[in-house]
Amino acid sequence: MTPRVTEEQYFDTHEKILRAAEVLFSRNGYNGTSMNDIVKESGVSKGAIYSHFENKESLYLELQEQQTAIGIDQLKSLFTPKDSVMQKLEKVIQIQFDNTCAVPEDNCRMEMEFLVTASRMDKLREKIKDNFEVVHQFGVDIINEGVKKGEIRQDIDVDSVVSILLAAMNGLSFLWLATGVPFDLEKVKNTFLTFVFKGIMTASRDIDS
Amino acid sequence: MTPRVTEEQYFDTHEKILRAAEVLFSRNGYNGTSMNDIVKESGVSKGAIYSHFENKESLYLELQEQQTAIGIDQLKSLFTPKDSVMQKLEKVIQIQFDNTCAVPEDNCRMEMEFLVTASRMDKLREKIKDNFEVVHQFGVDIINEGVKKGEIRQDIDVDSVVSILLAAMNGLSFLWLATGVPFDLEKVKNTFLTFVFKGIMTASRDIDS
Amino acid sequence: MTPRVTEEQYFDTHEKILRAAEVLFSRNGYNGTSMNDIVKESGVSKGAIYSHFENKESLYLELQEQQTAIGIDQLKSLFTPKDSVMQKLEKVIQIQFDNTCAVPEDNCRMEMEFLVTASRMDKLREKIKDNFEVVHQFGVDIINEGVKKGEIRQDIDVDSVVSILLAAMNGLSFLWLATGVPFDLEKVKNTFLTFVFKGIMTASRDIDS
Amino acid sequence: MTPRVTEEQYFDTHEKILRAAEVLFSRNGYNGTSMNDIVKESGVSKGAIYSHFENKESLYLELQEQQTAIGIDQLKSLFTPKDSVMQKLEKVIQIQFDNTCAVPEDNCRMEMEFLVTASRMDKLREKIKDNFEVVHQFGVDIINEGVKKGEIRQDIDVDSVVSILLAAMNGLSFLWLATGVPFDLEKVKNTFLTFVFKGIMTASRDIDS
DNA sequence: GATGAATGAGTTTTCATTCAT
DNA sequence: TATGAATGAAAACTCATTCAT
Repeated sequence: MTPRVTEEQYFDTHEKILRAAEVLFSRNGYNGTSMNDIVKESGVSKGAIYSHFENKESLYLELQEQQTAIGIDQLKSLFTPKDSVMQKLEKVIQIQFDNTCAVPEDNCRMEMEFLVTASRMDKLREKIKDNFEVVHQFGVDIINEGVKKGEIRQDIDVDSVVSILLAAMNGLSFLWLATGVPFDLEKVKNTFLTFVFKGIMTASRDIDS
Repeated sequence: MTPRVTEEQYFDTHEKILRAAEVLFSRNGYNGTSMNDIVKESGVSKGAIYSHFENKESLYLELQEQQTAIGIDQLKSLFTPKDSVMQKLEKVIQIQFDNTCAVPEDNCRMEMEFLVTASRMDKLREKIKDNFEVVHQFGVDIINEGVKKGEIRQDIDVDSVVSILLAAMNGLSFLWLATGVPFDLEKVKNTFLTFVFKGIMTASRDIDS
Repeated sequence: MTPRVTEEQYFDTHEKILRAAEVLFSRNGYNGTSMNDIVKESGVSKGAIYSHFENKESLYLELQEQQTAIGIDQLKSLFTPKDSVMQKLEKVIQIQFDNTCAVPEDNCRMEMEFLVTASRMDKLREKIKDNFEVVHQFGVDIINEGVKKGEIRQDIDVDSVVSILLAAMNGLSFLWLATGVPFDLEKVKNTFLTFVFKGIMTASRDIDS
Repeated sequence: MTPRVTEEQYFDTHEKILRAAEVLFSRNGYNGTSMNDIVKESGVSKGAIYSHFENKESLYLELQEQQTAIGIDQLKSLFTPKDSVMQKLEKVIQIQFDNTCAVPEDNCRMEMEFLVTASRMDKLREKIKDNFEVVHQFGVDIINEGVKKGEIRQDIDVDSVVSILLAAMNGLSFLWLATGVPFDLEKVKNTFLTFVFKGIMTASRDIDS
């Protein structure tokens, strides 16, 4: 009964709002972005925004869900069946660096903004926690596979390893955001891989031989 | 003419304000803390606060400077002349874990809050950057010493190593804050040391022998 | 051309809207009821509502007219030719108590809501005034009949008597609504009748003897 | 420490707000009065209003408390020890008519506004109920005194009598407000007295003879 | 200098009404 | 004619900052 056109329009407006919100929230943060700003940026009226989203927080949360879904999809389609554990780790690290740091002006800001805001917004923290658990488990599976295949040492605590890897990668984006100081991506990534695969102490020098 | 007491009083009031601000900013963040909140928590009148601090931002920045100074002092008094590079690294990591994670409810919140806010406050970002450079250099000196002494591999980029170490440690606090999920501190610290000293791949198994 | 069904449909929709409006206005008042509420409660689309009624106020006024008409009809069919003045008065009072107080949760709310709103809505006040004049005249006729027949004392101002009777009956509903305190209907009605019959009826002179 | 002047100023502002609120609420009702209206009418800034009153409802409730207190005081100082029950009743009725009807434009509007709003505001209804109970008891005491002294018939339910009297008096104001039709105050009051004295007074039995 | 009342621009949110489809 | 998405003025409320006392 309702014509197709209307549905499409509805979706368009919905997306317009989300895209404007994304730009503004990632640039100015949750508190630094007013609904009026979103009205201006999106070109959608205030009333329309409030008929699409219950309130500012809901809008923010839906945006986060959208981004999270994209991130999870990306992870899931990352590996080919032939990948070794080493290759998998490398790919994950590679994509993390690509995603959140390669064009830092835009990319990691939004993700960091969500993490940052999570500490002050209960519902968001819950979502972030859930997402984090998925990602964590994803990491754990890789590491466990590595342990089983003998590629990774058995004397480490797998959970901690994954936590540290995630922390390091997120921490890099975070520090970049906090200090405004970019790092040499290529160098850091390589060093990061060295860390993971060899540690940094010379005692392990003979590995490569 | 001006009695000593008055100076002391001035200092006392100044401190009262800063302590109240610390409690509130770390608990509720910069935006979540109003000047009225600080008036109530400190017991100091609004006028007095504004004669001690130009505005909310100044107060926030001074608090950050104070905390930074304490952190730097701590770092500087951390080593004894006999410490090996390994020991130094261990101490730095230990104190980082102690400080920001041991009693996470209170401790790392303030530091994280500053980092988080830095991305939206130019003056703060500048200070955070400066502080970060000091800390970074502190790390670089240690690593360089290790490289010079042959304790650390020479084929790594020292800046990147330090960045990664700092990122990992800050990232852990950050993720704890964002997800609300605490990690097993002791396990993570040990795994972290393993990472640093050995990497996680089995090929380095023979190190210990 | 226009089939009967369409007319019926039109009437059905019209009624659906009015019934939903009745429920909501009596429960939440004019200001406390939004057009969206009526859309939800009636299941009729917003556009349809606005094609049936010019605006919210019109809808409200039409509802009031409907209710008023019902009330007047009720009054007009209340008496049989044989009723004495005393019986007429008793019937009027009885029906007033039945109507507006017997199931107060539902009944008098709508009537009170109209009265209450009348003081802020010129068009409504005009209607209420007209209706009130009809009802008032209805009362005056009864009292005059009683005066003529010698059943009612002649030294009273008939208009005032009617005003007071109406005020008392409406006032009871009104106070019930305002305080939330119900009164013992049966007792109050009997006392009310005592008031009326022993207060203004000439016969009262020797009732008790 | 805080100078007297400041306290006085505080009180002045407080009163200014309440007086402006009184004018506006009684003229336009709770919903018809915006905080901006009060800002304009009082000449007090919005911030100041919100530092004197938690929110719009609080302001409204405090105004009602103030008015109620005045009303109760008036009642309490109304009688002299020599007053007979008849005189007391007359005085109460007189003051009610004076107060709420004599200058109806201003006077009863506020009281009616409170009653009307009570049905939609829980906290107000509670206060209105409490006040009403005090007034009701005041009436009951007078009637009981009359019953004891033999001035008032013993076969009536005292609570109901008081309810009806209060309902009638409030109902008159209410209908005046709802219809905009004023009644002849002097006539209505006299008729009302006739009602009361010849209706419920035992002496009425032979008054007319 | 200290006090805290006052300021007012700015925030989120609501809702009667319109109009393209 | 029906639909419901869109509009935007207006509402309640906040809060950093100022300034008379």
